Amino acid sequence: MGNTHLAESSSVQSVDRALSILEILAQRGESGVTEIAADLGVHKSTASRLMTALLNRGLVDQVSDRGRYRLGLGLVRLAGSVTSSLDAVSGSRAVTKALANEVGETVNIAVLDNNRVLYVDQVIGPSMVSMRSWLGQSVPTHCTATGKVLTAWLDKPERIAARPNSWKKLAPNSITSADALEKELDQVRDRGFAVANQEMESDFMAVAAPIRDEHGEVTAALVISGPASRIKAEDFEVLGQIVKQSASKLSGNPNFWRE
Amino acid sequence: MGNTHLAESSSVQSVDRALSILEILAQRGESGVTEIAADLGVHKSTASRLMTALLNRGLVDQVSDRGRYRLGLGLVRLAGSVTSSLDAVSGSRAVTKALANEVGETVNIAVLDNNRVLYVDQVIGPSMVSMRSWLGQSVPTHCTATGKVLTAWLDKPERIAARPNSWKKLAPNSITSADALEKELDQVRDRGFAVANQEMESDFMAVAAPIRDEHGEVTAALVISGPASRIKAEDFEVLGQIVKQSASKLSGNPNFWRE
DNA sequence: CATAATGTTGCGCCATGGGCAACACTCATT
DNA sequence: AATGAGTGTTGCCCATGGCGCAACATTATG
Repeated sequence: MGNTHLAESSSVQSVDRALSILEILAQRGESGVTEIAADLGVHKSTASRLMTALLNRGLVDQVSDRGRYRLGLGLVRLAGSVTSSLDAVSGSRAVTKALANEVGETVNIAVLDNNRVLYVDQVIGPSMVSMRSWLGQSVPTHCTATGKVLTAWLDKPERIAARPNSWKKLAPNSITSADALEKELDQVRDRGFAVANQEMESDFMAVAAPIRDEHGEVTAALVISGPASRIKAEDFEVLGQIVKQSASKLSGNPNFWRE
Repeated sequence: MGNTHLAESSSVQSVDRALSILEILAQRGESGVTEIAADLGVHKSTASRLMTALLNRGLVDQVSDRGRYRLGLGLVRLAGSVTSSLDAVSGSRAVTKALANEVGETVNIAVLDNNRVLYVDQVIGPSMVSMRSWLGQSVPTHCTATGKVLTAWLDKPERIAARPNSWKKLAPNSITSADALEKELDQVRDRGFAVANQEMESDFMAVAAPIRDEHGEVTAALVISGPASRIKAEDFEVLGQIVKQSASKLSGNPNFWRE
């Protein structure tokens, strides 16, 4: 239930259902054909046949011969090709490594994915914190430095579309209203970088700056993050300038952008 | 050309074609509908419709409105769900971080994917080398420490199936024959860990040990790697024991496995 | 051992997805 | 500018391919 049964433009139904299966497996982690068929509103046999198609290509694995299914390694392989072709990531290693070395914290690159922030590349800093691998994880836009950077320069309607589904208070300093977020984004545009001071989870601090393409559009965000024990609020201004400078180097246009 | 047109068991053709598109895009990096249609041996319109199905789910992105396509962020999101559900990776962060800290080198977890080695999780060591992110990358089995670990304990037919497609000499010490590989694997089983001394690329050293499930089967490999300037051949024995011990902690059974 | 689950496979029928061709559009070339 | 060849997208109509049904094989559970 809760499925989006809107017939999105003109597409191929069986493919659409197969891709639905992937999303369902991503949510449940491991499922049988029957419950998936129920979710899709199709017969068991249909789900089974779609599943074998996915299985042949390695996008799903069957856990115990006859039995349940889970997402497969083929997806990891494909995802590797994605990030290597992302403009922001390609050729960014030298810069991100240098940044991680300079500030001694974890460095990530993130992009906007509808109204979520998706982490696509990561370098872990020398301090060896380190929080878990963020790759492929997505988080809301309103409580992260990356989210603010990625939305601040959007047009108003796009900004609204990028707002979170709920304004639940996730951490001590979470932003919990659209008005407060707009004010925050004003400040981000002013300063040219964004910060998050324990807004997604407590003890978690981050500073982010925009990566722009050759037209000046913000296409990705460069972010450093670490525990409150090492990143203090009074360091924000200094770190912001550092991150901003690194992000400029990654921008499509070699010239720095003035803001 | 060179397509595998074997009708793999009973699957759904349109889905199969759609997944073919993903693999084609992974190889070419960015393609138009026409050349993909030629590769699939179908009409442009068919390829276009399949593409929109993939587009609606975010598995591909169109680069410039009207125009070419590339793999999309949806794949990264899905791949994130894969690794987090992998037995070997879940709950491994504490161990891998400790290992990276102890040896000061990059730590990876890899699994066997047909006859290739696929890297699924990574922690970068404090020395900040660091080679590029290995995630989602796949390499042959015969010239890597991980490949040896992942194949050494397989049955003979499985070992043969896991052999590389070509025995091309990739680096100074590459193994270039099945016989030499079998002898090497004997040694791996003996020692309980594997090494690679500039076998894939020069200046690149690695030491790997097996991660086993509760039945004792090798399901993943834990590996440390770094440049020859820091990892010497005479360190192999010491590092091997360290990696072996960390890998034991990751194995499904809390008891250590005797070999 | 019986019962109730599961996932997989022939088999027809009808929907659906494929090919065709016309269209919209971008980019070179003259 | 105007032409041309290239692209990707969209109605249309027919038959192919995918769906539901039901029987089957297999495994869990009593």
